[in-house]
Amino acid sequence: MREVRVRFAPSPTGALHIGGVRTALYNYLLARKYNGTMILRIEDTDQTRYVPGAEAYIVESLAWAGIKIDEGVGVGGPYAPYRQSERKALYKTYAQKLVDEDHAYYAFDTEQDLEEMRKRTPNAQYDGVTRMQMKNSLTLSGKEVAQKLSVGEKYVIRLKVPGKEEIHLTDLIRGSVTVQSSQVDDKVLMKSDGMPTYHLANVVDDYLMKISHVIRGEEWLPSAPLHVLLYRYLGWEKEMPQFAHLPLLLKPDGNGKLSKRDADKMGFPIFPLNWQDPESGHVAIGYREAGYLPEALINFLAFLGWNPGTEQELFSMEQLIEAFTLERIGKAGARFDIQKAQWFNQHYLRSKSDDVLIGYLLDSLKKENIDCSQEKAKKIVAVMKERVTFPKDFWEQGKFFFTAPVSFDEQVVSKKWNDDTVKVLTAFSNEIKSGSNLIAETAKDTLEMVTSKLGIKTGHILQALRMSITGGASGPDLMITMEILGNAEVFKRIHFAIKTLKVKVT
RNA sequence: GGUCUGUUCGUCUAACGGUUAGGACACCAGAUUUUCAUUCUGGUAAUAGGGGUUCGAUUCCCCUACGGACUACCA
Repeated sequence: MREVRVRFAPSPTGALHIGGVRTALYNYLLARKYNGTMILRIEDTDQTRYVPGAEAYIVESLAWAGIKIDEGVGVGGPYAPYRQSERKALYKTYAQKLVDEDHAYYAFDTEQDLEEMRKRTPNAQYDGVTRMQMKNSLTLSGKEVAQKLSVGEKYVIRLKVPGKEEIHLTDLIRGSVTVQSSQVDDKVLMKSDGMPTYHLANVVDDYLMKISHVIRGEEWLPSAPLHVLLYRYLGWEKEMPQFAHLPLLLKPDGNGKLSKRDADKMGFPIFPLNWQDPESGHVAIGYREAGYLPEALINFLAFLGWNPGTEQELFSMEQLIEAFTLERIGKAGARFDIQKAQWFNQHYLRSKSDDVLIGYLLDSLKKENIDCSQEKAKKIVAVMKERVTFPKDFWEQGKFFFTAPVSFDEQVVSKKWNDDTVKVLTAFSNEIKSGSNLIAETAKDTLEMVTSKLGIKTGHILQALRMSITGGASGPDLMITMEILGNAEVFKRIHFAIKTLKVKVT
């Protein structure tokens, strides 16, 4: 097998889509598995769609996800530059070579010319039959062409696709694909602004950078035959990389590929990191900011379209590298199911050390300007650990550890708040008020002592007690919660509840 | 419309001619938990349809249906 050199080649037109992260991941896994090289190339040949900040965003996203770049933008390498806009002159020489060898030609058609051509021919495309009706170096005399060129008239260079030929290519995922050349149009190779199109730049760079495998989204499959032609005419067929066209990520419901709109609608991120649209200023939430751990996202993404063939589902990056093969990538598009991502997240979150978890809580508290001792944080994390999916849950589901409730769960109030509960809670609070430092066991003993004295079942008032302390109907172990809060606070909260709720009851 | 491509539980998928069609997420039920969650146990649930080939098709071939991608001087 030849040296594995793969590239991830996004264009900096905005935030990196989550599907792009998966494409990058598969490239990376292959590179690592075979001790190859992972290259990041920026395909910024469309100056009209260039978005400042997008490149930096891509670099940061990959770094966060744990996808390391060996060569390319940001790190450099032997085939620099890795930004296509900086390689502009290169493409021109290859386009010229194609023209010289009669595999490409100049075309001077205006937008209007093209429009008219499309209108008059059904299923129109610029190809072997229509090109003879157009303004190009195939229909114009050499003199005319030279004249136009010297005057500086705008032109593009188009590939001269043969009329009747079968183009074969072998895709590592889809097997052999055959296309009739008559179905391929004379694609523009060089645009009138002097920039190459994707097709030319991609092929030239993949060749020059000695790319061994082109792993990209399925949307490129239809143009792959064109690329094969380009390799052939440039004389690089022997060095042509192997292709692997990845199945697409589909909407969670309905049909079509996953889009930002679906994500917004269903309430999950579609970008790895927060992305602020430079025009609208609107910020789209990222996986990182939503609380997804990179290892969870990676594990989740890896399984969208690939599986190891065993029943193991939990994989670290190292394990993925070990297990990954292109052969085990599926053919069908994969529906995006955020619930599975959450499950992975919960798993990876729990496997973090207590210190890390405590750090999450402390981070949240810092943002809220709340002080908290290490010991208290440790206790809270211990009791909350089994209940969280995201780092922020420690704070969001445990706010009551820091602020007393101001309102109470209405269901519990209507169902469980009655004279008995008030009786028990009053007695209980008085009991602990004077007692020594509250710990979970004594809280429990005290509560049972009070209820048995009053002849009321503990179970009946427990939810009311929780509600008076936390405001909610469910939460972590109540006795431990009270221990963390301490006598005085518990007493205060119970009395506040009795005071405010009495009005509602009677 | 044309070209390419795909189709196994609701979802991600396993089974590369012979299995009671397996696993995971989700869902449901039971147990544990004085709540909720966790955890444990169990359960519901799929080969798109029709033809072939074969002793035997989820698996190979054809047709149909339904998806998807592409069809720009965008990538």
